Amino acid sequence: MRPAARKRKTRQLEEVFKALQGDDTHPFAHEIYRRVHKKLPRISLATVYRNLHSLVEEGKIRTLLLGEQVARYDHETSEHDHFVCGRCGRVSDLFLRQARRMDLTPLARDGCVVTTVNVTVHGMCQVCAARRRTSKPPRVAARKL
Amino acid sequence: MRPAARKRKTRQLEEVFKALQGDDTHPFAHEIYRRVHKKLPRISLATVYRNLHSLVEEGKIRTLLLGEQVARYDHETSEHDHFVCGRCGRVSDLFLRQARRMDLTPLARDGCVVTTVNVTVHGMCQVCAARRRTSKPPRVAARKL
DNA sequence: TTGCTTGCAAATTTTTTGCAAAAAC
DNA sequence: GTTTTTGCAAAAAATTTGCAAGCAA
Repeated sequence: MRPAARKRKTRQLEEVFKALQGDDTHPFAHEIYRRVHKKLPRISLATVYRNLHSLVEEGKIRTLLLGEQVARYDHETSEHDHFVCGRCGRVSDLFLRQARRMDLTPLARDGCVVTTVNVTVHGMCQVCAARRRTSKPPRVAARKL
Repeated sequence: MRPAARKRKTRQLEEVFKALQGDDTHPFAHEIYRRVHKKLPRISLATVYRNLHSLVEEGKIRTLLLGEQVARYDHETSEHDHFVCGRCGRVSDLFLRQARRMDLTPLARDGCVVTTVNVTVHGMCQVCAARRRTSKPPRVAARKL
């Protein structure tokens, strides 16, 4: 279960939030910790993580789903997209023709070289949407050992 | 540096590849290990990882960039997209109007509930594209402590 | 026979958790 | 004063690496 909603505001929460304002480098948690640590030398990394989660839950910041580090594998190598069910973790292939036709000339004009375009749709799958009222979601794509 | 290209074919490589064929569940490395382990009880998880990387490098399978677990954070909460430079790791915001207009009615018709659409463009940024011939890429968004 | 690949174990990296002490309301 | 949040240290979870031994060519 996820932690209960935050009820009190603290110096730590405030500094974590401020550390992200006016920043467009999309930092990792540790970089945020490094910044906040300058103001609050006693803060711990765990607190930074907890506060980042709180802020995400409140919609004040967002998490980037860029897929570094923890991977899933796909035998289908053709260009295609994915639908991820946030409830059961199931991932299914998607073929969105439009995604392949996206106009990327602005990027090219800036001098960027584009390799691939990745479209991921997040939501709830048929099965989970139907079972919405059930207490426990079926964790299909479990990662725990 | 990434490992040199594979030069020999082994039973382990073959089984890792076969474990993914005809599968549409997009498994994690550990699930692939579990499957191969039934055929080759002495195989190690490290070998599975090494072979998955080889297969990706040869283009026989692909890695899904779904962004579970290792996160970056963004203070910009409006719907927008991202460009990731695979060379220096820099991430920049992108506003692709078309992405927001993608037709997702087929999904809705299947009973799926869509929460968000995530578009990530991978490639090489201006700076890195210009420095292409330089030996060492500038690791801007480093994650190491 | 040569040197690539494996298995094992230990190390890394990122994130989470239990718990007593500190802070918020 | 009560309950939430913190700091710390340890645990988890996913992946990588060093190295001697095994196997492919």
